[in-house]
Amino acid sequence: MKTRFVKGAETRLRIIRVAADLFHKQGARSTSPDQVIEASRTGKGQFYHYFKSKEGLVHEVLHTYLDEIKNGASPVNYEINSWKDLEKWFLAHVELQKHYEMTRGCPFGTMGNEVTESDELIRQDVSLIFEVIKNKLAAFFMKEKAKGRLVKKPDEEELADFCIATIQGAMLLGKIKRDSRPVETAVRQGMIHLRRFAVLPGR
Amino acid sequence: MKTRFVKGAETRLRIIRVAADLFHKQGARSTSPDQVIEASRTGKGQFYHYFKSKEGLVHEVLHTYLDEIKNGASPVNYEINSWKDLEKWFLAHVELQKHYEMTRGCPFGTMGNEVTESDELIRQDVSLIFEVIKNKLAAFFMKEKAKGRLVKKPDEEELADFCIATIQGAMLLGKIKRDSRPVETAVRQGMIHLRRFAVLPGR
DNA sequence: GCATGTTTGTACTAAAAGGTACAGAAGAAA
DNA sequence: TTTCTTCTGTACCTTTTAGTACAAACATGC
Repeated sequence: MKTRFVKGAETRLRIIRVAADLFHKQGARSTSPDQVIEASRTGKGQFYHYFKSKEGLVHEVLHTYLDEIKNGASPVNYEINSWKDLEKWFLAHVELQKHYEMTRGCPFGTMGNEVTESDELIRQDVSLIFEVIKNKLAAFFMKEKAKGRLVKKPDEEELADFCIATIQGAMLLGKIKRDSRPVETAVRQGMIHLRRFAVLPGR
Repeated sequence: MKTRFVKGAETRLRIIRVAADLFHKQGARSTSPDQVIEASRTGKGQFYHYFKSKEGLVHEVLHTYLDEIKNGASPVNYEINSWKDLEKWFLAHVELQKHYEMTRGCPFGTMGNEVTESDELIRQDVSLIFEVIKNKLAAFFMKEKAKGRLVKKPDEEELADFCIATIQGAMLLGKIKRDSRPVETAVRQGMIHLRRFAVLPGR
């Protein structure tokens, strides 16, 4: 039956949402289970009933992010179909960061940056998120090429990696300087570079 | 006298070096004083004699990095006088990362990413490092402009921030994917973009 | 209503993090 | 040689972290 075990699923989701926010705010490493438990108004029993360990929770948070990206439930739109969409993709990151008054970086970048050699599973989770994002960006460049509106020279995956590196570096700089200007200028330069590969119509 | 209190200064420096390496490897947040003490073969007494707290040590590590950048003692050369130097600057980061088998990011970026709102002093330390690097890069663009070999349009600080964002994002991606290829492609695209602002001689 | 599985609350615990206290060795200054 | 400061080692301490144990409440199927 569909309505079975609904209460538990809600508690589980509540914990994941609260944890995701804390991880974004201060990193997974410096967030304790107790903090998540208090912020989500649950108890130890519930926490360890739904997640086998703190690492398990981190994994589930990342998996939830991945699902949201895949099914379009993310605050950022990854379905790029035009240069305008690509620009919006960049600017959505800047707006997200501004919303938190430049005190946070990218949720995925923040969590990816704190992985060590002993967090191989978590590293793979973050890596997969960036792989999916790269493919979504690369799909746009591919389509533009198919329409003869983009030069063939740089591989579409190369352009996609450039997009991701630019936004990640920009957001990191923005968080460190607590200033949106370096983010905006880096994004602007990134877009200028990308646009140059476009084949201008009637020219 | 110059040779006074030499032994202590050596111990202090040994702790800072070991700490810098551990912070680079696994982040400052997940490095405990005990780990630094053991790896530097010192004791609690020495640690808290030279540093008032763990935060104090983090501050000193960052200050040491800053000094190295300022007086050219860093493994990366920040004195850029040609496009070739700029390319070397980018590639030095890639080589550094490859040396650690793509398990680490940028030392400064790693530490900058883990700051939270309660680490304001540490945030300022990292911010200052990036500010100094930006100025060194901007100085090169400025000189090129003065010689009429660079278009005036983008502000030199804007170009410098673009350089830093590109290398930071690239290194983060490299660490997360444990792969040097995205780093190399992002750096290549970054250089292509920057070179376009150069005024070609006799053309 | 009873058996079964799910969900939640409370108490406890071992280890680690981050220090403090303080004694004593070692080096320079007088 | 004594005196002062610097340097080093050990023992101890409190709080936090990341859990475990286990009972009780609740829901569901029959």
